[in-house]
Amino acid sequence: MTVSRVINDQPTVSQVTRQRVLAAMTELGYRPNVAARALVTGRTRTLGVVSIDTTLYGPASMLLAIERAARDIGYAISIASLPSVDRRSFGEAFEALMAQAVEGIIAITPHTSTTTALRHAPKDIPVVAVEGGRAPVPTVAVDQRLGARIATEHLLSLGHATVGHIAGPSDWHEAQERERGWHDALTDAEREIPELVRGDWSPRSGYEAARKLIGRPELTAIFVANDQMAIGALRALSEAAIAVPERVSIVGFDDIPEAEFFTPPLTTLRQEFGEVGRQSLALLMEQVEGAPRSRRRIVIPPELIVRESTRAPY
Amino acid sequence: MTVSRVINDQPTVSQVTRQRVLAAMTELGYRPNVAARALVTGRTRTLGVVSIDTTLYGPASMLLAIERAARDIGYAISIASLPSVDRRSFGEAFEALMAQAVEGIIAITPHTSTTTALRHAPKDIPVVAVEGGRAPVPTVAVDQRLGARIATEHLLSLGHATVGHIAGPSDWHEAQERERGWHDALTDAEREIPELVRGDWSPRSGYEAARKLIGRPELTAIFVANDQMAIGALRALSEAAIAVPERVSIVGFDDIPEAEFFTPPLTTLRQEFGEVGRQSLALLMEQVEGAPRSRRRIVIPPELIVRESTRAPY
DNA sequence: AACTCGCCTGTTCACGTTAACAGGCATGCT
DNA sequence: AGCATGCCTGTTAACGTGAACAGGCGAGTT
Repeated sequence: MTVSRVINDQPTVSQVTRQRVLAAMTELGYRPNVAARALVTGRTRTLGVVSIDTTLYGPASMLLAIERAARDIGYAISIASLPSVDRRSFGEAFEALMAQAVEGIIAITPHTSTTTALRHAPKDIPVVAVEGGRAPVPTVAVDQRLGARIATEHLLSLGHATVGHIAGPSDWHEAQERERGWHDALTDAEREIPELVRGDWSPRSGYEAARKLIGRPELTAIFVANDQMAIGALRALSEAAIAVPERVSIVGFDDIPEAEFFTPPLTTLRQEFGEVGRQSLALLMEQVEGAPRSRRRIVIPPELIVRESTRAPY
Repeated sequence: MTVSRVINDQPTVSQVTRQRVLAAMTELGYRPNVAARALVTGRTRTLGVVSIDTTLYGPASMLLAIERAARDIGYAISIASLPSVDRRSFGEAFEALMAQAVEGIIAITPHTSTTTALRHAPKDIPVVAVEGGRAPVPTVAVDQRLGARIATEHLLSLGHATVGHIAGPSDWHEAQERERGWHDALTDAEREIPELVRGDWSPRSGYEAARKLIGRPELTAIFVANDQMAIGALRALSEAAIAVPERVSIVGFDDIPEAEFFTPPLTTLRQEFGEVGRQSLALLMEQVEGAPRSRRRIVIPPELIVRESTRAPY
C-alpha cells in the first residue's frame, strides 16, 4: 500500500519511507503492473485511433501529433487501420479497439460511408471524428470549403476567366467540401462553371484527369483537390508541352513536403495536420474526463501558400 | 468459469450450454475484461512499435503492414514515436511501451545512435529491429547496399563514365549502406569516384545538393539516395535548364507513389516496405512464442524500376 | 448392485493494485 | 494524567479472469 502511495505521488508518505521505497524499486527493477491497475481502477490510460490508410501524409501527420500529445499526458495510443473503406471494416477496427478497453477513440475517417458507421457506433465511449463531416460526435476539421474558395478566388484575382477543377472521390467529405468551395467562388463571381473531372487522390488519377482537361484549351487555371493529383497533372501538362504557369495555372491542396519542389513549385493550401491532431486529442480528453458527448465542431482554417504554379493568364 | 471456457473455445462445454452462454453474452453486451485476463495470464496481447517520424513514407508503410498483420493474429499495436533522434528519446519511447507491458517491440530506428540505444535496451523483452544496422537483436532490412550497387551499375551500363552521389545523412544506416554500394560498384568498374554531396533526405536538401553538383558539368549521372531528395534535385536541374535525362541521368531510391509522376518519371529502387513490416512481425512473434533472442537477419532485395530519368549520356 | 469412466459444470484461489478503513505513535492541549 | 489530533503505515477486500481441482451424473463393465 505504501508502495502504491509512492507511485501515485500521494503526500501522506514520509520522506524517509519514500526514499526507501524508491531505492528498493530501482534495485529490484520494479515496474507497476498496468493490468492490475486497470482492473481495479477501471481505467486503461489508453486511447485508440482508427484511421484509413496511414501512409497518406495527412492521416500520418495527425497520428503522429496525437501520439506525442497523448504520451505527454500519460496516455498510450493504440492503432487500428481500415483495410478497406466500408462500414464493416470500420466496425471491426472500432470493435478491436473497444476490445482493448481504450478509454476513447479518435476516428480519422473522411468518408461518407465511415461517417455513417460512426452513427451506429457504441454511445458509451468517448469518440471524436476528424474530418468526419456531419458525424453525430465532436469533430475537428480543416475548413476545406474555405480553402477551396481561397484557391479559386486566388486564380480569379490573377485574371483567369474561370477555373477548372480536378476533384477528389465523391465519397470523401473533403472532396465534397472542396468542390463546394470552388463552386461557391465561381458562383459568387458569376463565372461559367466548367465541368469537373474526378480523380481518386492518386498521382495517376491526377495525370489522367489532366489529360482530359487538355482537350479544353480555353481553360487557363485548374484547382486540383490535392497535391498528389497535382503532381500527376503537372506531369500530364509537361508531356503535352503545356507550360505551367505560362499557359495554365495550377493550385493544389495539402502542402505536402514535396510540393515546394514540384516543377514548378506548387501554389497550394496548407493544412495544419498537427494542429488538427492536437485539437482532436484535446476534444477527446474532455469527454474522457467526463464531459458529455457534444456535437462541438472545431474548424481550422487552411493557409494559401503562393509559389510558382500560378500567374496571370497569357 | 463456463463462460471463460466458451470464450476460449474449450471443447469441454456442451453445445446447449455454449449456445446459452453466447446468447446471454449478446443480450448483455458482455465484453471480456482484458485487464483481468492480462493480470491472470501475464500476457497483454499487445505489441509496441517505436519509430522515428512516421510521416515518412517508409516507416508509415511498415507500421501499417505491421498493424494489419498483428490484428490478424489477435494482437494490438501500441505506438511510440521519437520526437528527436537520440539515445534518451529512444529510451523514453521504449520505456513508455515497456510500462504498458507490451509483449514485444519492433524498433524502426535507422540511425546509428538508436542502434546504440538498442544495445542498452532491456534484454528481458522480445525486440526486433528494422533497418537497425548491426544491432544485437534480430533484424529485418532491405539490402540497401545491393540496391545502390544496382542503381550505379544501371547508370554505368548505359554508358556513363562515372556516377555522382547525393547521399543521405551519415548517421543513418541506410545512407551508409547506399553509399557503400555506390562506392563498391564504381570501384569494381574501376571508375573515378566523384566527391559525394550529403543531404538530409528532404526535398530541400536534394535541391541544394544538386545545385552544388551543377558546378561539375562532366557529371552525367547521379544516384540520389532517396526519392524525396531526387525531386529536389530535379527541381534544381530544371531551374538550371539542365535537361533530365538528356544531359543528366538520375536514379532515386524508395519508389514513393509520386516517383512515377515526377518530371521526368523517376528511375528508382523499390523497397517492399510492407514485406519488411510483415517479416519483422513474424520475427518478433517467434520470440514472443518463446524462441530465444537470436541475431537472425532477414534481408529483402530491392527492385530496380526503370522509368524516364535515365538514359545514355549525350 | 457396485464400480469405473468420461463428460460436463461448479468451486476455490491467485494474479497486483487501490479504496476504505484501522491503528500506532508522537505531539500538544486541558 | 488523560485525551484529542495529525501524521504516517498497515490491513482487508475487491476488481474479472483462468488454472487447478472437485464433483455430479449417466453409460458401460464386472
